[in-house]
Amino acid sequence: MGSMPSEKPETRPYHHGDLRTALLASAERTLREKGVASLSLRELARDVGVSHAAPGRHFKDKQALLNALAQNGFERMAHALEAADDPALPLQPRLTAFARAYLGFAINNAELLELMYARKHEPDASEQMTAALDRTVGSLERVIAAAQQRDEIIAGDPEQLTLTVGAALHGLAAFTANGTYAPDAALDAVEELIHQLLHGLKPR
Amino acid sequence: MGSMPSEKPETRPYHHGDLRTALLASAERTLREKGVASLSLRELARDVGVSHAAPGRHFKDKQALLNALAQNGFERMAHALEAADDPALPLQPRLTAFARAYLGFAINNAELLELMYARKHEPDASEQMTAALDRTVGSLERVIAAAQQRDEIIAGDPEQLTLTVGAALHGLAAFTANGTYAPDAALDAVEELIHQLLHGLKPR
DNA sequence: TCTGCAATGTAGGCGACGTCAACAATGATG
DNA sequence: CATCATTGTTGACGTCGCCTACATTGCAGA
Repeated sequence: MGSMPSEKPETRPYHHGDLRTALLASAERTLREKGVASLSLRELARDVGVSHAAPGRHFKDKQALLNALAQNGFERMAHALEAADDPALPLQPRLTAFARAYLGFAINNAELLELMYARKHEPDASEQMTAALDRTVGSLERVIAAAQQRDEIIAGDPEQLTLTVGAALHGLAAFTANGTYAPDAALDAVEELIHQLLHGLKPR
Repeated sequence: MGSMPSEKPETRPYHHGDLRTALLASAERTLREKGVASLSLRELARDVGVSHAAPGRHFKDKQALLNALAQNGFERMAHALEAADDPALPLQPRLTAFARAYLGFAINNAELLELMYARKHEPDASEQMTAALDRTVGSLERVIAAAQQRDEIIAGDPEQLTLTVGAALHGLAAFTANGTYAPDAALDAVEELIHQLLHGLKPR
């Protein structure tokens, strides 16, 4: 970096530069620390150092900002799940790793997850949102389908199988995110849960 | 309509009579119809026909009213689950009936369910709340324990088994409540889900 | 290079909200 | 019948989301 002429950090330029990104970052921080209930556009503007109406230039209304947060969350989650999936593994460890990744995301982003699954965007659904969602369930469906081809899992509608596994995972994540279950306890329970899903609860 | 002596619907007595109950009833109606986001104490007061500060006499703040709604919801849910459980049935139909009852409640009370599981009451947790919650998971745990005694289910920590089944049920309910899954589709999938839970996903 | 326009930020105001304090009506208890 | 806790009313305060009018800036075409 050469010699920046006249670097006065206090004298903000009239234009922020990347206000939209700054708002999203600050919003996610507040979301994590104080919850969605105490997240106001005006306070956000204060935190970032702009006027109370500035956010309106980048987000039509508050819901639009929340949608952007959710969207962002879905993308990060999809990425985390894909990164955690190792197609070389046999079914059980592969599923366990997948489950741990999902649960880990849920634990580290409890408030965000709530936002992601809030059915607020019925009107337009923002297509990008559902696309990102499909991408995550697609990840799981791929694991299931691969296992079916290897005869590691019973035949049948892959969608129904995905639903069963997905519901169990999401349920555990929800219990953890809402405080019913402690994070460590949930992580401890994952392996056993997967085992029970695969082998069933009835005696053989 | 007969001759009610001096029925002036406009002349309300100064005291409402049972404002607390009326507020809760109106609140639940609004909750169901317009969602928790558009539920304000002032509008509630207007609907019931009292001044904007009157609700404050019965609920310390808005959260207290929401807690009361959630509490009420838990009690109704616990009752519904207990009513739907027939201990005489063998495991599979018994679990299926239980699952249908839970799913039915979730479908008919989607917004309320969200309130019930919102981790907002961390401070005091209102003990009654957790008591009602314990009652519902107790219902399921009883089904599991009974099945174990009849050798219809594998041995092992009943709590872990309850977690697996409970997570699957709650996950499905959550998918339905937040619009990911259509109610009818979910109800159709219940039987198969229970079957897969009991028999496992691995080929035998 | 200059100019004009779209993008971006500011200032102020509107109505609604939750909450509080001060006051008024009521009805139960002695 | 008097007293007083309960319950409802009124008015106010600060915050919020959102809107409009205006200010500043950067960029594109002359």
